[in-house]
Amino acid sequence: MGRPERRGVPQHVRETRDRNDDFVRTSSEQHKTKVTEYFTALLASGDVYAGEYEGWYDAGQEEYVPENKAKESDYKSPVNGKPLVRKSEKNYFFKLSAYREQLLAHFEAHPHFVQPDARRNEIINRIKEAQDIPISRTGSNGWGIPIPGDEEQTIYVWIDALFNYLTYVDTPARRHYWTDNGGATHFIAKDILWFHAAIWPALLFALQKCDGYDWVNQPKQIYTHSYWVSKAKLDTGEEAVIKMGKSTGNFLDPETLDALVETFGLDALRYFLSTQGPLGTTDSEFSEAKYVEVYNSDLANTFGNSASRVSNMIGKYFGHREPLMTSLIEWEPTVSKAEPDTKWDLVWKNHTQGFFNINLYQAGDAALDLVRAVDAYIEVTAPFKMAKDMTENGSAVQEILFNCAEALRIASVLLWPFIPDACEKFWERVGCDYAAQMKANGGKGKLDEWVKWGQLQPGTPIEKGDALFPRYQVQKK
RNA sequence: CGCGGCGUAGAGGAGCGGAGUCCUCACCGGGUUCAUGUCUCGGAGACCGCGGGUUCGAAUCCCGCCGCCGCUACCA
Repeated sequence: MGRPERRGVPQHVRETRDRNDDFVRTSSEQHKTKVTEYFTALLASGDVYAGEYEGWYDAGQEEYVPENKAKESDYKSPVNGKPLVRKSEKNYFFKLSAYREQLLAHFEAHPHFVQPDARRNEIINRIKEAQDIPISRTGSNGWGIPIPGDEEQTIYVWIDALFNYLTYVDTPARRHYWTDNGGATHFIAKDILWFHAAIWPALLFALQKCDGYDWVNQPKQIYTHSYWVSKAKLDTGEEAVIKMGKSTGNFLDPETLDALVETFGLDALRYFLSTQGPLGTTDSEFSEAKYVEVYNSDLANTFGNSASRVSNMIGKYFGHREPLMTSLIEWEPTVSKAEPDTKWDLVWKNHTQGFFNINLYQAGDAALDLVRAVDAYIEVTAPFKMAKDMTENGSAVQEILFNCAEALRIASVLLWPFIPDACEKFWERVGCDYAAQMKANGGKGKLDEWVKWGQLQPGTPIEKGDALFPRYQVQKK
């Protein structure tokens, strides 16, 4: 779902490179027309049927209270304390229970359908006991989409919202967006998992059976993330780390984001949000102290500094040209102290696996491991010492610095998704043009080619340039 | 109450049956000077939530307990 316009989005964040092709407004005619079509089909197939909903009704709030909440509050209104009444009314239901087997079979056949695994287990267990769900409401005061043939009842907003994934791609020209590449990937927050991982797939199965909808397939994956949390003052006066929200006052507002971008750059924001974010099942804390820490250690001290020291040496010893290679070096950077034999393979494995599993921290850290290996390599080989006698050691220094520059080039390819601005700046300095290559190739990069060893051209001018990520000095008190 | 998940150095993570657990950050001490107070080596710091069990061997498997979190369905 996208917003029709990016109001309230901070200036700098507007400059990110994320793009969208269209926005879905659930109030649009196209959406309404399509949802009405889907429901007409589902009514005909019997998967949506008229029934009777009975439950505990809170007259003051004009809403039903779920059984467990009713019990918790001793069958009184949680709001005004008046007793709840047993009430029933006409309602349309979706035959979710009929799809248990098919859903479970789908989960079985597609182990990565819902991720992470903890969420998958959660959903599988709930599906086993899934009941039919009421999907219509009354008294919506004219908004919402009416059940076809029964204007009194409107489709429950969440059900109608799920269909937004389909309503704008459901044209002959666009259907491939839904079906290509093994299906769509839904990237959602943990609170709406049930809707996306059980109800939505079941609705799709139901729709697929209907005439003219055999093109409808299941999403490829539903990935569930958690929340950003931060410190907030509770009503009780205590401080706690809780989910960000406007009402709790611990919201990360546009001004703060703008200020961060102003100070650290857009790459830093990208890097922080992607590698430190609440992917997986635990929430992540957003704090400025952590932001600075991550910026300094990963971007300034590691990638930025390493790029700087290598290009500086090349400048000093070889007049800013990539040293000529005298021999082909098979240098495999050492990645970890603990496993001195594990090298590039491990970096590559961790990087690709990280992206595959949506563990972006792992993917990014793998690239940094390569950078750390460059630093360690410089320490061991000490080209700055050898350079004191260039007539004796010139060719050895050449080899070493070539290796360093080449390893950094490869690291930059891996880091590109996280810090594109800095990487492109770096490529300009060392004479690469991957951004242009990608553009020429229809927006697709060639990762496995670009990471192959030995692509820097000897003799290429190397520019030192400004610090890619100037270290941020924390104010001392 | 039900279902599910989690609990590993000060913080965040990895390891999920076998070599003195490991990684990043923070902390302490040494080295280095090509580099952005950088890099590098060393150190301190964990009864791997608690108690049992299985095993030649458990952070890892099983049982119980404690603590935290998620879901439990009606307007996004």
